[in-house]
Amino acid sequence: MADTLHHLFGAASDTGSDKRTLTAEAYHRLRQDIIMGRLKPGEKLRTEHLKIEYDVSAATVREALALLVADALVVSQQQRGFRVAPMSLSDFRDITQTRALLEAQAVSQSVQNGDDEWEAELSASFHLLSKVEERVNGGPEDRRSWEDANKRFHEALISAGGSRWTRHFLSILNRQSERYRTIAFRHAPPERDVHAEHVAIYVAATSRDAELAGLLVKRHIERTLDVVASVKQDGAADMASFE
Amino acid sequence: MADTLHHLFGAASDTGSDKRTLTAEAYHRLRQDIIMGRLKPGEKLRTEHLKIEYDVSAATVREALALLVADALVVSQQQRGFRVAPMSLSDFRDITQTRALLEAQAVSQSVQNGDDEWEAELSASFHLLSKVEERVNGGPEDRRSWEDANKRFHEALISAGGSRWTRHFLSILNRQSERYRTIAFRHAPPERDVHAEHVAIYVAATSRDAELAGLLVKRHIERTLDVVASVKQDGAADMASFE
DNA sequence: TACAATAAAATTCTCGAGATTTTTCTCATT
DNA sequence: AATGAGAAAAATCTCGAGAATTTTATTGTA
Repeated sequence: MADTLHHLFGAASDTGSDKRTLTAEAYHRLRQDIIMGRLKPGEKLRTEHLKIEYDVSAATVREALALLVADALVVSQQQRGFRVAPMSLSDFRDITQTRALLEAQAVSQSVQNGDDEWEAELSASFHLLSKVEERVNGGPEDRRSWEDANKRFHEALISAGGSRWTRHFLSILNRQSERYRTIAFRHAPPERDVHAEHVAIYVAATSRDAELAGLLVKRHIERTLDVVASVKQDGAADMASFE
Repeated sequence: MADTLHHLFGAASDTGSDKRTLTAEAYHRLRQDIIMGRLKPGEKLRTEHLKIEYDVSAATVREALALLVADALVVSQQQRGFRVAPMSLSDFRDITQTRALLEAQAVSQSVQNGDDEWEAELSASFHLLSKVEERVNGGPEDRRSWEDANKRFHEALISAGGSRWTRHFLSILNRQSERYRTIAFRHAPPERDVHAEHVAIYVAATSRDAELAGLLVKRHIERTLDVVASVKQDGAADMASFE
C-alpha cells in the first residue's frame, strides 16, 4: 500500500520516461515542478493551461492532479479545480514535529531490530551520502543527488523498524520537507554541518545505541526548522507566496 | 491540507448528493462500498464495469479512484488499473500500532492544552456517543451512527493536541480501521464493553490526567486487535480474501 | 463613486469514442 | 496432457468536444 504512489511508477533516477503511462509521466513532472517551486504554493492549477504545458489531455492532467492529492502537494475544491498546496512556517513546524516523532521512534526500533543485511544497506547508503556531501558546491544537479542520497540514508535507517504505515507517512512528510529545503537552499548557503550530523547518527546506529540514535535523528530533523525560520525572517524575495 | 479529502466534499451525514460533483459522488460511494466490504479486498476495479454501476463515464470513475489512493483504500498499477487495497491481519496490526502511537501522543497533548471550548465539544461528543451506545442492537443503521459518533468523539479528544499532520494521518488510519471493524462486527457480537472504555477515557480527559488518558486510549485502540484476530481465527466465511 | 444586475469569457467537469496494452482463448506441436 | 505461439476479447489509457459552473468585465442605477 505504501508502494502505491512512491514505488509504483518505477525508479526515480533520471529522465526515464519511456515505459511510463502519460498520467504517470505528468504526475512525476508535476510533482517535481511543485517541489522545486516552479509551481508556486497556493497557485491555481488550471487544467486548460497545464494540458498545453505538459502536452496531454485535460482528463489526464486531472487524474495526475488527483494522484498528487495523496501526497498533499495538491489540494482540490469542488467545482473550483486544483491548487498547489500552500506553504507556511507553521506548516513546516508541524511537519517537522510529526516527522521527528515518527522517525525517532522508527529509528530506535530499527537499531534494535536491524540484522546484518540492514547494517550492510545502511553502510552503503551512508557511504554514498558522504561522497555526495564532499562535493559541497550547490549546483542544481548536486542538489538532486543529495536529495536522493539523503532519502536513501534515512530510509535505510528506519527500514528495520517502525510499521509500514509509519514509513509511508514518513515518505510523505519527507517529500513535503523537500519543498522547504529547496527554498532554504536557494536563499541561505547551508552553514550547519549536516554531514557531521549524519556521521554521528551513523555511528550511534552501528554501535547499536538505539536511544542515542533516536535522539540524534530527532535533533537532526528539528534543526532544519531553524534554518527555514531564519530564511523566512530575511524575507526572501520569492517567498511572497509563502504564508 | 488535511481538509482536502475528508472535509472537502461537504458534510458526510445522510444521502445528500445534490450539490456534489459527479466525481465527488462516485468517490464517496466507492469509498463506502470499500469500507463496508461490498467491494472486496484485492478485487479488481474495472472502470468499464464501475461506470455502469455508478452511472458515470470511465474518466470520472478513474478520477474518483485516483482520489481514493490518497486514503490508501485503492491501489493502482501501471497499465493494470486499480484494485481495492488488500487486507491482512498483519496490516491491521500495523495500523493499530501506528494509530496507538499517534493517538496516545495527541490525546495527552490535547488534555494538557485543551481550553473550555475543547471540553465543551468533548462533552457533547461523549454524550452523543453514549446515547448511541445505549441502543445496543447492531442493525446496519446503528452501525453507521456509531461510527460517526465514535469518530467525532475521537476527533474531539485530539482536537487540541497533536499536529495537523498527525490528525490527518489519524483520520486515514481510522478509516482503515473501520474496514476491519466492519468485518469484526459482522462475525462477532462485540463482547467487550466498549462503552466502559469510552467512559474511562472521558473521565481521565476531563480530570486532566494527560498521562492516564493517553494510556487508556492506547489500550482502547489495541484491544480491537484481539477482536479482529479472534474473528480471523474462526475462519469466517467471507474472509477468504482477507490475507 | 459605490453597488448590484447582467453579459461575456474562462474554467471546470463530464462524456463517448478510439488507440494501446493486457488478458484470455484457441489450437497446433511435442 | 503440457507447452507455447498467435488470434480474439477485454480492459486500460487517452483524447477532443461540449455542457455546467465560476470568474471577470460591463453596464445601469442610486
